[in-house]
Amino acid sequence: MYADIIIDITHEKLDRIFQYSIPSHLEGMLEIGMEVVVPFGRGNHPKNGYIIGFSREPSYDRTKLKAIQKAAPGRMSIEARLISLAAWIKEEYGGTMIQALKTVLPVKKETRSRTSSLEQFSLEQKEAARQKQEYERQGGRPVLNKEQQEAADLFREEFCKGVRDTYLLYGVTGSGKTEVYLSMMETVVSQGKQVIVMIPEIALTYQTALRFCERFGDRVAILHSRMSPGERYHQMERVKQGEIQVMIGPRSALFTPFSDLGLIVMDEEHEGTYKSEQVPRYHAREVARKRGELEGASIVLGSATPSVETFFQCEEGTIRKLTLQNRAEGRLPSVRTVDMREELREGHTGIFSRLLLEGIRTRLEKKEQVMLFLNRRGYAGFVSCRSCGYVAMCRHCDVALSEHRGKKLVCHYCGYEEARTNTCPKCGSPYIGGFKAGTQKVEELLQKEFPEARVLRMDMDSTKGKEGHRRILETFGAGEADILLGTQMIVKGHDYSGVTLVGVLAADLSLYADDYLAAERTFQLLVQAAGRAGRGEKKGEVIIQTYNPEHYSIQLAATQQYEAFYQKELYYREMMEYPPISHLAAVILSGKDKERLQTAAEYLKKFMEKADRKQEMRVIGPAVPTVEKVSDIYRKVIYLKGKDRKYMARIKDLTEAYIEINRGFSEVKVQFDFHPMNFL
DNA sequence: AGATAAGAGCTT
DNA sequence: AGCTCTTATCTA
Repeated sequence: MYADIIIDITHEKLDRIFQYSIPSHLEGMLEIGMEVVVPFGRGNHPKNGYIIGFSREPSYDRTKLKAIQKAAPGRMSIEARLISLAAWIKEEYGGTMIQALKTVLPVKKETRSRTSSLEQFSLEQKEAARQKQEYERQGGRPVLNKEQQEAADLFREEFCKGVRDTYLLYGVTGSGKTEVYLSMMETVVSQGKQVIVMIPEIALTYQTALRFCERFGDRVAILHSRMSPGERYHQMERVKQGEIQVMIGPRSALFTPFSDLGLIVMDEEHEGTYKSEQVPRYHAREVARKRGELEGASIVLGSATPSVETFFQCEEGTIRKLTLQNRAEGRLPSVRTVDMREELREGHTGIFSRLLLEGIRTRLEKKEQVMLFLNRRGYAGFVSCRSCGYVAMCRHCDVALSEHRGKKLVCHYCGYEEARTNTCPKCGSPYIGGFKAGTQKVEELLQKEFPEARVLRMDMDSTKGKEGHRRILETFGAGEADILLGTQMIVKGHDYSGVTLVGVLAADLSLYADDYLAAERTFQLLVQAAGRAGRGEKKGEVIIQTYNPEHYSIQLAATQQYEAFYQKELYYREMMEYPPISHLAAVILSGKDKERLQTAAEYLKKFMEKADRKQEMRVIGPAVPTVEKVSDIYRKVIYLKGKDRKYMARIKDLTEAYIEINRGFSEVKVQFDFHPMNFL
């Protein structure tokens, strides 16, 4: 017997199988997915590698074969079924096989230091068991409403018939999606199969995670982001022993080595955290569907504001839509938008509109709570006119231009430039410039307006500590503060029945993030923010301040019309050849020498244009990314647009082959990213 | 020539 | 990645 091995070195030239013989002392002890130590290279240096297959006959000169030394100690092996998934990831997203294998590996290595986390762990287990008892004492599962029951029944019927499919659980904020997940999970678990539940960020959704423990007790495991490698290892051991039936966690939970996976739930499927920013740049939603296909599991995606991508697939018929139209508790809030240009025209230059100030004042008097949301996402130095709302846009890409050293305006998509003007080209007003206001500044202004109010600020700075998030949210939840002020992090799925007013200070900021997802994110952010109001008995109110009240993403978020937004947005994507109608790939070049990088980028562009024989693609750029330099490494980006993803993948392969034989690229790294989400 | 530095090639 | 073998460059 001979073993096919992938060596643990990330290098294109080594990205292939190396065959080794199996010495007699290891015969019968090796399995696919194991990590082993092998002699490698001229110096026969010991290197680690993963066994991905066995063959009876060697496919390489028998006399030159070397023997495996030993199994790598303390390492967890990769499940055989996850190796095929890794191969698919490599093909689909690029990178080397070893990178794909490591992505799919749930834990790196065993470490000793797990005593403290073990204590913590058994505490959590006891807590979970206690909660389950409490839950059963209260009479077990709550009654689902008609809509919830219909969705859960449909899933159960099909699942029991052996049908496996991808579903979208599309339900307005507060419609009780979690209860439906729980019911679906019971269907799967009662058949002895296992479930993976993916959530965007564990720190922010701890409350939700506990509800799963409450229902499934000690058969649930949670993957924390702040979990020690030792504890991770232990969790995965328990999975392999069959003690765990439900795994909850972020992106990495997708690779839990279950033996009979029945269902993958992806909560808040539109969230950007599901896209990996490291090579391989995979999207967990796509990988989940592949794993489901390979292992016979169903997929349930859930959201109140589904990604355009997912909704498009519903329309195409490749994803089944299950709809929850009504709130389980409370009513949808009333939403009003305030035109901040009007405020300015009437002499009010502050960042709080009169309507919002009035709203806050009455809530303070009535001892009700307020959430203020400052949209800072994707802020990339766009220039706007405070008087008429004009925003400098690129004439080729329909994205906002970014200010560069106060002198010129540049497009991060195509590299287009124009001079910055000191007056608005549309109305002549001198009130044109970048919009800058941080949460600290807003807090100051807020305290000045309402000295008696107890304000809590939540942003990157104020949540530095380990328990930062939870502490702030608990303080607010306990009613020990009147106003919670924060960035996008306060928007995500928290239920505070005391909140009756939600204010969005500047809805526009994310609108002018310079990428094609700007409108989609703005819409999602506003709808989710609005969903925070009126969770209790009292009706909620939402005030959205904007310099661009005409924009469809703001208008349709205010009226909570997802489907109308989707239609408009799809039309825009079609016009501009963006996903999901077209495919978009970013070719990211990086290197230390700026000049060489530029030359390489231009060469690469020419090559790809030539490689595109059928003229089916558009090659755009090279452009400078928003973040041009990271630790002295410069970056450039070229965009590819095309209708046929397979064809584009072929171009990718050709380009990679070209780079490998061309020495001009020895100091330049090239990565491909299909459907980039957070990088420009 | 001979020493030394930079480059190319290979790994089972 | 890390090693070795090849080729270019330098030196009085």
